[in-house]
Amino acid sequence: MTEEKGINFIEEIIEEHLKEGKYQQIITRFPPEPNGYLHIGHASSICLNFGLTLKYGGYTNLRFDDTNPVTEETEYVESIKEDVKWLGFEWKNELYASDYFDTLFQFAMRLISKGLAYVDDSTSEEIAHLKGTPTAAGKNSPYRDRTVAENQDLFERMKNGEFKDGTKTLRAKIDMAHPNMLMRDPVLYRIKHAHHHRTGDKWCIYPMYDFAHGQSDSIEEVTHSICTLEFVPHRELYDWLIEKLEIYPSRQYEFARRNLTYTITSKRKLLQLVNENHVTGWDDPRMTTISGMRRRGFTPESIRDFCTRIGVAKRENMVDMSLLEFCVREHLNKIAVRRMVVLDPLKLIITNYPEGQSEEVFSENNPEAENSGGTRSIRFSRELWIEKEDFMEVPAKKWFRLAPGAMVRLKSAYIIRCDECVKDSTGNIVALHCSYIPESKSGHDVSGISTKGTIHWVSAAHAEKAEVRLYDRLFSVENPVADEGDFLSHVNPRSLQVIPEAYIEASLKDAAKGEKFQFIRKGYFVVDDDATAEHLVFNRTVTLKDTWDKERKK
RNA sequence: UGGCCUAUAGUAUAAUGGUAGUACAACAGAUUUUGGUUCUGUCUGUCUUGGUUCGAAUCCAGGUAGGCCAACCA
Repeated sequence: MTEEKGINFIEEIIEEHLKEGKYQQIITRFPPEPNGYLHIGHASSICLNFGLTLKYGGYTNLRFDDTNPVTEETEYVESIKEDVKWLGFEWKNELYASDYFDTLFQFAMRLISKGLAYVDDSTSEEIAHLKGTPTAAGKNSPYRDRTVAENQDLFERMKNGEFKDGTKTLRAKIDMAHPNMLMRDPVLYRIKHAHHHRTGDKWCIYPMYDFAHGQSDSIEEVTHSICTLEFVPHRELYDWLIEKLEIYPSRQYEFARRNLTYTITSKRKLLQLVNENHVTGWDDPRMTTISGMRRRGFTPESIRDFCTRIGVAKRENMVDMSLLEFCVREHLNKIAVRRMVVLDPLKLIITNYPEGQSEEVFSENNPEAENSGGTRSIRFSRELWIEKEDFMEVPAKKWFRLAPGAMVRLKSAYIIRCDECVKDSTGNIVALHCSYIPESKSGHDVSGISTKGTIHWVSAAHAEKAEVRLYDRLFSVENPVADEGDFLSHVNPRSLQVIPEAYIEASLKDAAKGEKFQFIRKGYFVVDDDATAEHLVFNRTVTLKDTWDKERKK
């Protein structure tokens, strides 16, 4: 057996760097902008950045890229910290680009004194116009040749708040004919008389991404600054600024962002879903935000496993949602205890079982766990609830659940035979009359009968009730943003089905928020945050694989 | 009439000049007191054309296809 190395291209680069002694330790950072909640795409980046320093030695900083005060809020900072922690990672330092505003201002002054930056009085429209297009060179701004002294004075006065928003910018002086648009005298600083979530009203000029991100990396001596592919063109500017500033040479590496079928990973669009009430909030269980997935019942282990499995590369991709679901099921199968819950009830009366009598049966908590996770006691009696869908008056091919004359095992209890289905005046089936085989009790079965089907049930007299929320994918098409049309038109109208009163077995009564279960034959469920002592609420995390469903559709 | 990035089964990802492999999905079967789990098997792939080489998914060139770049967003 040869152990597959299977390292990705970034690990390859790092191993090379380590081998040649370029770095003693690896320093990465996870740099979210606090203007929204983290989603599955960020999870990928978090696992990559933190995973790398865990694997190769070193550390990872959590750095908020908070250079745009108008969109950023403390609420987002808090949620981001919670989500990273929940995913299972620890950052070395909690940092903010805004911590560096003084240094960044000095950096800008350094560039000005080197004649490599200038204050421009052009409007944004004029700047855009003079920028040219990807296929046509730009033209120099009329303010491009101001003297160093003049630029220093003007920039100082920008900082002092002497000018209105949008009236002046600081620009790098590079090359207006550069084939890379980002090198055509990029804006470094803009005026915004806005309140910042951390620096308050201290500043009225704020650095742009390109003059903050790489510099922050450098200040922190980040060795490998990992970002997504759309920043590839920025790398030239990233390197130019570091070189001209003569500061620590952090290096940027880009990988392709992960796309997942049936979801969107655009903060703007996620915000729209929230603001327009298509979902109940950022943590709506249908959202593929980290907080949404947490509330849905996904585990950090399963998300990390997913991120490992999808890997890291540089090509456009669309990862199958079924892989995420597989990872979730695989973990939950191991840890979730089994319980019986009837979602769509049909009364089943065992006519040969004495009225008013009940007895105790035992059921394993988790067949996957050691010693089956122990057993629990369940009350069995004459009247039960079963799922409507477990009975067919006219059985389909290969049907081995209940049908007139058919026998099934009641999970952990007795084998029963269906004798009669009772209908109301309009022909709806309202109950099933069955008889049980007394010597077939689970664990003491001497009946000699074997059944193909086993169904779950809850004793009517002993059942508790709970609200159950069945979630399905939020979008009904694989790629909701594929066409130019409104992605909202692809929202799945049946992404949430609420069952106000499902019958749950009594042992579920004390389930705590966040506790995870497998409802036998129905799927994995978690107690929702909305639950109270009086009113239990379960979210369906994911269904079980259903090979009968496939058979049925044939 | 620009620059940059990318191209391996349906999807994602390995193979780093030497037997194209893994996972998910799909399909078939075995086991099963969950039509779950587990196990076994099957199916499908190097974008294209040249070149270098004993040998190319890998290196080179052309083509094709997809993506990114013209916010005082990140």
